[in-house]
Amino acid sequence: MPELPEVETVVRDLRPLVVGRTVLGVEVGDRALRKPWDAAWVGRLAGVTIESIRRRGKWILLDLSGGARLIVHLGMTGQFTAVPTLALRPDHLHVVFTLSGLVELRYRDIRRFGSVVLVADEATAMASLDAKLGPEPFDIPPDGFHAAVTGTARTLKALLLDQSLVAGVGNIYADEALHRAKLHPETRGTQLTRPQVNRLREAITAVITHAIEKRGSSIRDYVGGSGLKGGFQDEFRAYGRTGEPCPTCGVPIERVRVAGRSSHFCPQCQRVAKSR
DNA sequence: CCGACGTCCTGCTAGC
DNA sequence: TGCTAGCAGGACGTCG
Repeated sequence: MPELPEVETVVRDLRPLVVGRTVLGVEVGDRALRKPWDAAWVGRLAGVTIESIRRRGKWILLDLSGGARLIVHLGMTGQFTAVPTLALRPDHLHVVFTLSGLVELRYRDIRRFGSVVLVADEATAMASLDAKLGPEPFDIPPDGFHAAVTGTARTLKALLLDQSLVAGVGNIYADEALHRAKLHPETRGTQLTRPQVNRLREAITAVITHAIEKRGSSIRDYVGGSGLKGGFQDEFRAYGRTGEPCPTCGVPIERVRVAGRSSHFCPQCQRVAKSR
């Protein structure tokens, strides 16, 4: 569910609620998440203080006193919220951190595609993330991006979903960026001209930035770290708007399957480049 | 090596 | 009303 803007919103919401608090206890459900929970982690977490919280791509990092790092991924349906300890507990709760100050930090995930992992230190955390993640959307190197895009025959949709090209873009913002850049999702990287690559890069940055300002998009499950919904779903130009008029030209938005994901585009504004 | 595709899991909705 | 096929904000393993 959550892409970079949603994850960023969760982190910003959680920051004032959890930073400075101490972990008094951890409860773990018996249903497995994407990555296995190590029973030794409960003891290791007891008594540590949450010093800061940040994001890299779609991954959340909690910096803990003593150096350990908690790495959280929300998958498709994950929710990471801080609530009063007395608040009713919903189902599908998998990890609950009891914090000082009568606050609970809760990881909830219906489909269990997400993960909660503890690593020993900063170096281990960053090594695992940097190994698979490209730059953040705000500092994509123009030359490197151009080389990566034009050097592959993959479709633009597959490229944007690849976290090693740019970290944090998912299905929604891939479609939205392609619409803004006026590029068809099935266009091949090798077909793009330099100006088109630049347009795509700028569209990614713009869409992600704008979506963060709107606290991300809430379609079904997504809520921020304090349980609040996002607002960018009202600004979609293509995603989920099959049959509705393109905001640019009025032609109905179409949907096709690309890279295994449903992709929404305007058949008028986003033509597939003719491969010679 | 690269690119395409299946799989993990649960819940909701459209359509019959 | 009841059932089922299909679909859903992701990541990763496997196959050709």
